[in-house]
Amino acid sequence: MTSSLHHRAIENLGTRIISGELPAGHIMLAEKLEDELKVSRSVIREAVRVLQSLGLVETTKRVGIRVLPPSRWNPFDPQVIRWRLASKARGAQLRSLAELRSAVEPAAAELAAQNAPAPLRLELVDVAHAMRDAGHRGEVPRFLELDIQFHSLLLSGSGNEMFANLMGQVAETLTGRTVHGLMPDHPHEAALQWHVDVAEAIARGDAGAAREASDKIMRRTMSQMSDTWTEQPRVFIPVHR
Amino acid sequence: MTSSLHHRAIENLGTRIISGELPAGHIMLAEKLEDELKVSRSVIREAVRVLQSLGLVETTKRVGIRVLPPSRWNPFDPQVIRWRLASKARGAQLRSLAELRSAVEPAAAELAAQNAPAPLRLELVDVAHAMRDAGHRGEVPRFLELDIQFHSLLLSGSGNEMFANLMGQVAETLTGRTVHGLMPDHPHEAALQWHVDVAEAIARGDAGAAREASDKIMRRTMSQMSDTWTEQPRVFIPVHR
DNA sequence: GAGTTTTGATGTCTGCACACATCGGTGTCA
DNA sequence: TGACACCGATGTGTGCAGACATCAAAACTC
Repeated sequence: MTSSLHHRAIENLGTRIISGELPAGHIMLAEKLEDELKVSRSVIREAVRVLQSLGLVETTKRVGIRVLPPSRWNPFDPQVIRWRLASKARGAQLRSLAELRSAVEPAAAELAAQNAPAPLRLELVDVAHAMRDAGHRGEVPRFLELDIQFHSLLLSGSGNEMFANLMGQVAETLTGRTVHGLMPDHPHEAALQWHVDVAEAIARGDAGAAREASDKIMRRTMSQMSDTWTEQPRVFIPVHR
Repeated sequence: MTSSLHHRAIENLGTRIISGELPAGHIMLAEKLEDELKVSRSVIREAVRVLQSLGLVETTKRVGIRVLPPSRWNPFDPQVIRWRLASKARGAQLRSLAELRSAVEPAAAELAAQNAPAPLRLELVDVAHAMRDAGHRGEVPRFLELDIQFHSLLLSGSGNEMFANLMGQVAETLTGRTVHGLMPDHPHEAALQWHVDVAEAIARGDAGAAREASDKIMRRTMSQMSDTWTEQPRVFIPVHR
């Protein structure tokens, strides 16, 4: 039911708010939205409720539906992330995700070395080896697939559901990286070995080594991507008091 | 507007789903919910839409409203976190948050040292010094307040909106820690100094030192709390989707 | 077993009554 | 005359009730 009227209304408004077409402070009236989107009140109302729970709008009696500033948006919501990735803020969103990833993955590796179930450890080693092979052969699509699987397994193996939940966003950054031609046909040899190091350290339960190898991967990834988004402005969310 | 019928319905159902009272696979009918909560269909429908966007339920024609398993919940949503903190899974939720925090804060410190605006750096130093004073004097409530402010400023100063968004959850873990008597009257002397070290490193733009000092704080916090949740079962979210 | 019909739940639409924040007019007082 | 508090009018979201549309599971037919 991904194209119900209600869903399309959410998509329409969410996209327009996050793109900046509907700026913070802009006020919409439910009735106007009805004829603009050619749907009934109930559809609009349900859509507005969802956008409200995402922090994109707030409703006030006698005023209308007010668009909220980006600082109020829930930056972890998958829909918000998707809309930002489709907007001019795509670069900033990718940077945020990459920073989050580079903070989380070494911690996930450490936890996975302590907690991951045995079958997952074995699969991780297999995937790391397959990655190295695919990398040597220059099989780019196959490598991307394995790369996503590797990092998904790693996050899943941490046993932290918040880390695991980042799988989807990580996949997005990895595919985004290859789509934008930031990946050479033959991945860096050392990086391939670091993936194997992470997997083997987890397999033998060496948390320190797992973290260290993962950290190397992340630092290399960050330095590789950093020059593509240096011009992105940073937003500092005020600390409420 | 926090006690609209629609909001209360969300709260009621969200709490019951996350507490496990309404288990995964349980099927609810909109009509039944109307009688049960004594509200009209539109209220139920709007509430269900929001719960749907949080991944708590899905609707299927001819079947009803199905409760989804925890692996489908959005673990980063503030409401979901709040409901989990109020459930039997409180311990597991606190551990997840602490792990996330200990991964993110050192990275945030590193970024803050590179990007934070000057006034924020100064404020951070002030707060760190005030924290040390309050700690020495054994002013527990004052210390907690400053502690929350310190870590909020740190996350905000990173210039990463996802990091900044964790301020609220961090405050929750810190207050939870003191409420549960896990904080001594006089905080560890070294920990107090590490906070000052983080602030001063950020103030002078020394990213490496900022990360290192922050990492020390996080490692000590984790080792301090780890024995309180060793019995919490870990959940491994399958990578397939 | 494959194809068809029935059924029952959500999806969508509409008209109405109500709650309540804002605005503007009115009256009071200095 | 001007400043201020009050209060009612107005407009908008909120909640309700009922109808019909849609569509997929389930029952039925062959």
